[in-house]
Amino acid sequence: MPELPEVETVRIGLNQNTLGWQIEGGEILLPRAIAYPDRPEAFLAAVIGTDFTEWQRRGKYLIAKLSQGNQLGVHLRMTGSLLWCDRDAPVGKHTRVRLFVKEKGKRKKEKGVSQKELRFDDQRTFGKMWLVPSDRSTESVITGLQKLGLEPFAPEFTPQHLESKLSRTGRPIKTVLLDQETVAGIGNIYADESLFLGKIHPQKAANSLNSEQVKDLHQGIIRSLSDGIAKGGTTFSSFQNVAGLKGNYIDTAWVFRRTGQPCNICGTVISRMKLGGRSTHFCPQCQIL
DNA sequence: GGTACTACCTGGAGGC
DNA sequence: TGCCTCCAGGTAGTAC
Repeated sequence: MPELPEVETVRIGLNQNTLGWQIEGGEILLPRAIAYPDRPEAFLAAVIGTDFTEWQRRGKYLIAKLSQGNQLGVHLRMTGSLLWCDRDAPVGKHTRVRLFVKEKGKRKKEKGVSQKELRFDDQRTFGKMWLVPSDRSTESVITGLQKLGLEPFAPEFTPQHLESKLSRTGRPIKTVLLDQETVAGIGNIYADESLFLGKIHPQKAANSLNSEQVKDLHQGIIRSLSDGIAKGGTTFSSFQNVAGLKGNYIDTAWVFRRTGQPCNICGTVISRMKLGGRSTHFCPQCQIL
């Protein structure tokens, strides 16, 4: 379940590996993985001959700046991963898109030239890729970017900003945190972790939090996301970084997927409930309704 | 406009 | 062992 820390881990890996490599070909094994343009052939035609100049992140979206002004957008959704691998590595049954690359300025047949590949794997096929032409704005093609709230690590994301957002709705706070308009990049794992760190019950109405609770929640969001990035993200079933390695955050999770285990603070058994159609994990003693 | 619900999708777990 | 059902969850679309 790639959320902000997992996507950030992938972004760092991509910037370390792919810059200066030129796309010389590709293969689209699942056409619906390409959200734009409509025709996979048009997607490949637009990326071939360009090279990666920078990878950026916005919420859970990855955006590669390509030479010649185009951009490549990727959303991993639930089970997607971008792998930097040798071209002769066995293709898995969940491989959806392959981009063949070569070191810029080197011919394929030169001795010592590596044959690498950027591979998009996705078990549940929810992940998407977009090609943003140089004459289009990013938001007009990747429409999901239009509604994103502030980045949690942006200086503008203050407790006051969060309080302003929360005061507008009486929905449960957990549901509001999952809404990408509130703050970009939080998913089910870090929503639960942030609420635990903020000592707030997931069912509490968003507009019922006082300023002190909002401040605690703000700190909880920053801390849980920072810890997640420091540990290379969270791995349950499928997340892996560009090198194919798993993240370690889950080893230190406070509540997520710890139903029935004792709370690390008070020893009360961690509970689980459904909220907004999502599994929600919390400590009934530490988190106040 | 705000909110809740559903579809999309595949593989693992559990029940029979 | 094999079949069936349920569950997981981010986003977009739809209904109220």
